[in-house]
Amino acid sequence: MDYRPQEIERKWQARWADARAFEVSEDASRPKFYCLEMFAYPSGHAHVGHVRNYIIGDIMARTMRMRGYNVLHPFGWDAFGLPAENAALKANIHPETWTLDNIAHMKGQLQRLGISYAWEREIATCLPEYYRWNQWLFTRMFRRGLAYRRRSNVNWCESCQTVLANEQVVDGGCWRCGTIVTTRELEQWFLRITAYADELVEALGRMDTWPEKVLTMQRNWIGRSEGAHVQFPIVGATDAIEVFTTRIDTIYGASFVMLAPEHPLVERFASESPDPAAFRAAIQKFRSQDRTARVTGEVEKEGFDTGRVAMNPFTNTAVPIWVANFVLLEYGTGAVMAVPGHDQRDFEFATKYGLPTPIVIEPDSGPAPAAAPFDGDGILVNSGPYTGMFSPDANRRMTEDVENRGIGRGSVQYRLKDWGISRQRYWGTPIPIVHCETCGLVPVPDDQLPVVLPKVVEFTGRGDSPLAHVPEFVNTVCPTCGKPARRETDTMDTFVDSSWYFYRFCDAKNDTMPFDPAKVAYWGPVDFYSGGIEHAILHLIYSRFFSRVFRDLGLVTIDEPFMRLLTQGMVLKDGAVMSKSKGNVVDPDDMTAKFGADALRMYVIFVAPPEKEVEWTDTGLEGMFRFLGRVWRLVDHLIPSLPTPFTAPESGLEDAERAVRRKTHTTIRRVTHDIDPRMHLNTAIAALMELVNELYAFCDKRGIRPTGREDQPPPTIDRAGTGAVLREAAEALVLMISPFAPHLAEELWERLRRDMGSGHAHVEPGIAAAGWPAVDEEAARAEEIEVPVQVNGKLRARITLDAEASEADIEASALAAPQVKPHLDGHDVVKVVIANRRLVNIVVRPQERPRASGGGAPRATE
RNA sequence: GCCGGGGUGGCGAAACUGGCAGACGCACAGGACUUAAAAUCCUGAGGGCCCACAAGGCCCGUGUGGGUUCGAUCCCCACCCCCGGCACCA
Repeated sequence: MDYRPQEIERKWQARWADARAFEVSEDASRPKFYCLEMFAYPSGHAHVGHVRNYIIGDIMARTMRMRGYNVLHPFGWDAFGLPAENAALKANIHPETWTLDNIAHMKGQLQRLGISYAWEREIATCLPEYYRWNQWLFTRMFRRGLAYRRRSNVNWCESCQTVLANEQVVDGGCWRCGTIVTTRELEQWFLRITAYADELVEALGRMDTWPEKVLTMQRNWIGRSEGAHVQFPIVGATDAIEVFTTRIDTIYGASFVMLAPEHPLVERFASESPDPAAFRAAIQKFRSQDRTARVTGEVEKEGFDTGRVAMNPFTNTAVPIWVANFVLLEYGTGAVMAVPGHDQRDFEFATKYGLPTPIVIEPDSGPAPAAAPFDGDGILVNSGPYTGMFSPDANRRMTEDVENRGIGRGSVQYRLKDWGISRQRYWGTPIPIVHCETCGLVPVPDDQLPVVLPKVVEFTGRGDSPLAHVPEFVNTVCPTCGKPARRETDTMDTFVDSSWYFYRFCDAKNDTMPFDPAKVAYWGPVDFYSGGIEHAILHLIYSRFFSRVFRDLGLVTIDEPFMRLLTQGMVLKDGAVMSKSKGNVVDPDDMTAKFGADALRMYVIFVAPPEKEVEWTDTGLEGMFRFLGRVWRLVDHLIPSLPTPFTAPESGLEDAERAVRRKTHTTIRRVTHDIDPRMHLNTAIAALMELVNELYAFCDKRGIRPTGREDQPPPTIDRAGTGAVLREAAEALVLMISPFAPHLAEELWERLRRDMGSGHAHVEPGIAAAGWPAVDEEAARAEEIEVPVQVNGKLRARITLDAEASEADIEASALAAPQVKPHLDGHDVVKVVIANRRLVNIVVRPQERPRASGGGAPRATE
């Protein structure tokens, strides 16, 4: 019959479902492989950009299953979040209904693509069975001081009416809607990720199976910098200003000190000043400047002289104390020693206000031009006893000296801030805290978890939490003292949900713990994780943090949750990322209806390496459909003519037949290696195409025409050897293509095996049990080698030799090749390089005048 | 500015450890089959030049310029451009 993907795909999807083919349990007798794609936000419809990721993961999962691994390949839904609430607001649908409907639709889409998920482990984070464990974990973090509440300036998105974590602010805008982020001061819950900052950045150095790009992004985000805290005593007071600097070697050039406008000393200086009102008015200007603008440097550098002075502890001279709008309270100590001679910002500031600019570092090349500050490492000048030292050495020595003098210490600062998780929204995990007037903040005890979201809520779109307007939810009693108390009404950032779901998959139905540590010990860590680069910081740093929290709670024994990470490239249409608003989405169901899921799967993989972006083209998909038709016709049409079963003939194969075997086995080697470890899925498909092309060419030469037409008889194969090598090739092809095109492969496999006689009438569960084909090294070995011959690096000939030819044979043939000779005339052969028997390069130079040449050419091989 | 990744035919790409640049596919062109078309199968193709044609041959070619090497898409130096991250972070 013709290749009719829709029929085949329906058939096999039903069969896999009936057989529960992809369910797994722990099995100590087999190596495990945990294959995971980032779970999905149930936005409604998956487009081909989304599903490319699932296809990549499925190819890995199916391959590893065939290679004998016990493969965990689960899927679930990141089901809390704002769009559900917006839908409720707009269309008057309850967020839960909206979410569960979307999940049902998207699950169908994935099943129609034949993704081999262990659906019995499916999770949805919006269900109490899941989010109660967020709450369970939160109470433990609270008791350990890893979850805390404080009043702080937070990022606020006016459009989403909620707080954003620092990680969720992209280019000053909301990561979701792009609205410019403003600041608000609110009581907020934070998770103390900074407690793990050092560990999180340090481990990056060992994560060589992660893309360099992601490691860099995380390093930049954590922003570790080493330096020192140094105290500058305040003149006329008993205390000191503590500054943080990474360049203590420049301290002899510190000609003034700058404070953040919010620094506590500023208010004190104001009250101690002759005209406090004027002082405060001047400072107020800086404080009222938009914070985001201040942080991104969009506002002009400005300062205010407090009139006070401090002592530079190295020069022992008095330096003025200024307030500067670009100094940030949150970073370091909120106070900076200004070194205008060796820092661009300080230089601009000093120039503007006429402050002195001493030079204390010179580049190796001598004094630098004064037009711009020299901010590199160099030799110290005008620096007392440190004069003549090199910057890094001076840094070390001066840090030791401030420690010995008791006026400072070496210190490490991070850009990373604690993670604000409070959200004033309904559709999220309620924070399990009770506010009691007597007992303070009381975590909800385990036996009262989960704190369930009330179903009936009014959605106003206002900035306060909808939960605050549900008295039945808010009013409770204190778990400790029993007096009336109020529940916390903030919900958690949904990134909490996604920070540990990969552990939940190991034991998805557990109702006494987040997971059984023994099960996570078996499955963990995730061996292969793939998802979008947009999560390089957010999700992937939070998960690394949570994993360490679980470790410190004694629930897991590993630090890093994800071994190998693949950041898959997005699918573009008309040069833009697919999105509903742009109207350029391609629905996988539409493509499947036309060309089948298998063609879609193979096309999105073949078009580029997995980590690269791809541009969607309809013609490319059609091309892949043609290829699958070619595979179908070749195998299906040959089946009746193939001997059963295949036995490798001891002898009697003709050259062309041996060549087919060689191609079959070199292809197995290539495809195997391309999938894992190389992860070059596109070239694996290319190798399969080459095999198919060669099989067609072989058949063509033998007069075997696999037309696939039912009105024509199957071809006659008159040589046993021909039939045997074709069967072997067909079986290997079908097995190797099965991770990519599983439906087609299962169908062809069943047909190949149905005619195998008794005992093979109906093989279950098909391909998975067949295993991955093995390379027969003997069959793969080349009988002849073709060696390119270069003269002075230019290709001049190809010579064909017996595979066993010695290097001497190769050299002799190369020198004798007719296309090479003309290039040797009038030249002396300087040497002959034979590179690993794969290439010859004859190095020649023009002959010196007459000089009779004696003896052979010198020869060098390597 | 700092950090990371890239730049290869008309297009998507390949080249694994420094060894035949352009595998595989898309688009295109030609042929076979067909009354015809579609489908299918086969063939061709980096650019330029020599040659009546073909066979064959020569030169150029992986962003630019240099270097190392018998040999460089790959390593080194400088530069240009694109993408991504961080950035008044002291």
